[in-house]
Amino acid sequence: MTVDLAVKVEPQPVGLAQLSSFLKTLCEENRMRILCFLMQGERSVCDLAACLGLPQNLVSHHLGVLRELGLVTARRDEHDARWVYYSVDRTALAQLNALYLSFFAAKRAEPWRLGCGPEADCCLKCLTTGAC
Amino acid sequence: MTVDLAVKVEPQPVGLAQLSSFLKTLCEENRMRILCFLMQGERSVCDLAACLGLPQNLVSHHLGVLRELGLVTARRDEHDARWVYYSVDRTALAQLNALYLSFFAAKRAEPWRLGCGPEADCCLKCLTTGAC
DNA sequence: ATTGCATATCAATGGACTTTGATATAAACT
DNA sequence: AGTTTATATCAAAGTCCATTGATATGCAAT
Repeated sequence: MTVDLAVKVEPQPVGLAQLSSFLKTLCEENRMRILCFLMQGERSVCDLAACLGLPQNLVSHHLGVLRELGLVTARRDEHDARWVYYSVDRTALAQLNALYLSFFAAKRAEPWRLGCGPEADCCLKCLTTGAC
Repeated sequence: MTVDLAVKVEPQPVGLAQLSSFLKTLCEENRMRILCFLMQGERSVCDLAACLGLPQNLVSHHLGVLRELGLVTARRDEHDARWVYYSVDRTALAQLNALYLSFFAAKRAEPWRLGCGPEADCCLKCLTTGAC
């Protein structure tokens, strides 16, 4: 009797750390609100701060986090160099979504069989001792 | 000259808190690894702990977090009531993905115009003072 | 020159959460 | 009955991160 070890091998480890970093950034509510605004168009820091009711330095901080992950880009005003306009990088966003779906797309969860325990064909003891 | 206030209204506030909670749960690497296993089939706690190289109580904790959000469900073994099998709730997963895409689908980021600043047709001062 | 504005940075605080170790519970085995 | 096994819970420790306040920089306006 051969034991199927495939189910014991960790699935989808590639890109896991990267996706985790992205989700850690996306899950923050203020960053989500910022992103929702930026999806509609370019916005300056102080404008976002005013719209969101947040202090300027906090918005600047969150924008820095978003920019570090490449999700947003910054552009300086041509006529008044004090203003910086942020916008979403749509290519990065599309790549992020592809990575997200490669992990969490519902179709990945296919009909399964039990991989361990008394009800299963093979259990932990099978694999460690070779018994069963 | 009429001022378009639409861009000043916060977009997509509905479901934001819920999606934030989901993403806060998903972004944890060990929970991601657990979910990847559960996408392949039902798994017991100790089996997951062995496969992931994590202490049993830690896996139990993460499974509890995932269950609180309705992302996984638990089932007790019929013949040996000590074993509990966890699996992903595919309906909940599909709903989560729909919510995710309603926020972050790249197509939501359409070509934009500048909403504020010296380069824009209207700026913060326009809206506060009515000037410009 | 001086004042005001937009943005970024820094240190400190506070809270939330992961991890660990110990323990509890409940069931199966000998 | 006593021992092992599977799971859950609890408290403590440590870590990470959002938030705040103060400050620095650089530019524009008067």
